[in-house]
Amino acid sequence: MISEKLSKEKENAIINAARKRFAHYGFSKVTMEEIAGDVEMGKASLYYYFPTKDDLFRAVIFQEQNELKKSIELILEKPKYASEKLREYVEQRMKFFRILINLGTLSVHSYFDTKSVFKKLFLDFEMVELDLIKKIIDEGKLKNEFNPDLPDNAALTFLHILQGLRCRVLRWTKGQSLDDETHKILQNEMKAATDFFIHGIENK
Amino acid sequence: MISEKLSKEKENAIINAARKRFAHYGFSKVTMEEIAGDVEMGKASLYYYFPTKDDLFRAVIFQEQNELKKSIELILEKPKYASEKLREYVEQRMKFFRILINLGTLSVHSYFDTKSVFKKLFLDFEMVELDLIKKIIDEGKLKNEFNPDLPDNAALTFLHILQGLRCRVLRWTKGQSLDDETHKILQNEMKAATDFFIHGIENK
DNA sequence: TTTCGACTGTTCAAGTAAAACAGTCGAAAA
DNA sequence: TTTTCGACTGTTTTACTTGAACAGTCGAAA
Repeated sequence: MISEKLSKEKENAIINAARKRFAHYGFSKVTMEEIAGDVEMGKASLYYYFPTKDDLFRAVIFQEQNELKKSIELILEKPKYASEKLREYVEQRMKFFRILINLGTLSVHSYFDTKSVFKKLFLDFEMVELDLIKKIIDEGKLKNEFNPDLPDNAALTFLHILQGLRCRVLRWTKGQSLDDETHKILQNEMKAATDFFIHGIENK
Repeated sequence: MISEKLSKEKENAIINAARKRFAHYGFSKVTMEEIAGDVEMGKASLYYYFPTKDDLFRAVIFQEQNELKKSIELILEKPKYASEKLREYVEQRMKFFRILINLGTLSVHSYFDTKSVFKKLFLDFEMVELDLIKKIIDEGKLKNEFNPDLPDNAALTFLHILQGLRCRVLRWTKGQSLDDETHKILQNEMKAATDFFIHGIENK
């Protein structure tokens, strides 16, 4: 209780060490002993802060997700066209998911299938993303910039298109991290899809 | 030489037997002996018609692809709105790929990764599909129905969106065939995406 | 409150042996 | 000449075993 701040700091140090390792080697290839070594602790001490390896991993993902959320909320506050905001959102999202891919979480052959524990984390975040997209579209409607036929469906469909494009590209990678070239291709595809989507909901 | 017709007939019988087996159990779980048994032949006889198991599988896929191509070309000839043709194309394409998924070819955990032999087959067919979509869009342009900003990019982006949506849904299935409910969901998503795309390229 | 050495039960990876398989060949039937 | 197939071979897959590595526990100590 005395050193609540210090405790939080150590927790963060562990999360950061874990993120670096996970990002490089993936969940299964990292041991708790290695992470403990990085923060100069005994392995058992890690279990004082995180009851399981899964929990530590979840904390890493959660941190990353929150950072994306914050960066998008920042975009929302800017005085820009809604269409411009949508484009910036897509860009931010790509950067973020590149990290997640390196975290070995989104790869096709990843833990996703077996460890459904992590599924919930991503499903929850999908709701957060959906909300952010809806806000951008609603703003566009208010400004008479957008006029979608099906406002409710628009956000969901758009999110699924983005998810799909990423998924499709990941199929080609052999479970390893995305190389620069593939990332560029994906970037262009997402931009093109965003353009078509914006054209589709624009007020005419 | 005398019985060329009979020979073709037997070849087809083999392909049909193979398709049934592959569709049910997937490429790796089917043996040449089983297929031979279905057409009441010895295993060695199969090798008279198809030099390898891969070749037989390719023949099955090729037949399916050709059937889709024909059915889409039929749509193209009808006197309908280009937008309607695009919607029908998406529908036909879904039916077709459901068969391919059952063939165990498109599943995430499929032979796709290891056997790059099959990759070419699908890459080639992507070109065929691209061509068909381009034809529909061009027709729409001629009729002043469509007016896309980037005509060349439109077809490719649209195809990739469709591929992506399918890929995204397949991620949830455990490598098994798509159940009816999931298929319905995918169908609705594709329809929604098609609507947005059509709106995006419509002449305003 | 926080740390950790020493421990446990489980999971995973490397190795192995046997079975199943794709593909061959030469002889025989049509 | 065209088509069939039994008997064969070398390779791949699978089922099983074993030792090591691992996640997670606990009680003592700082």
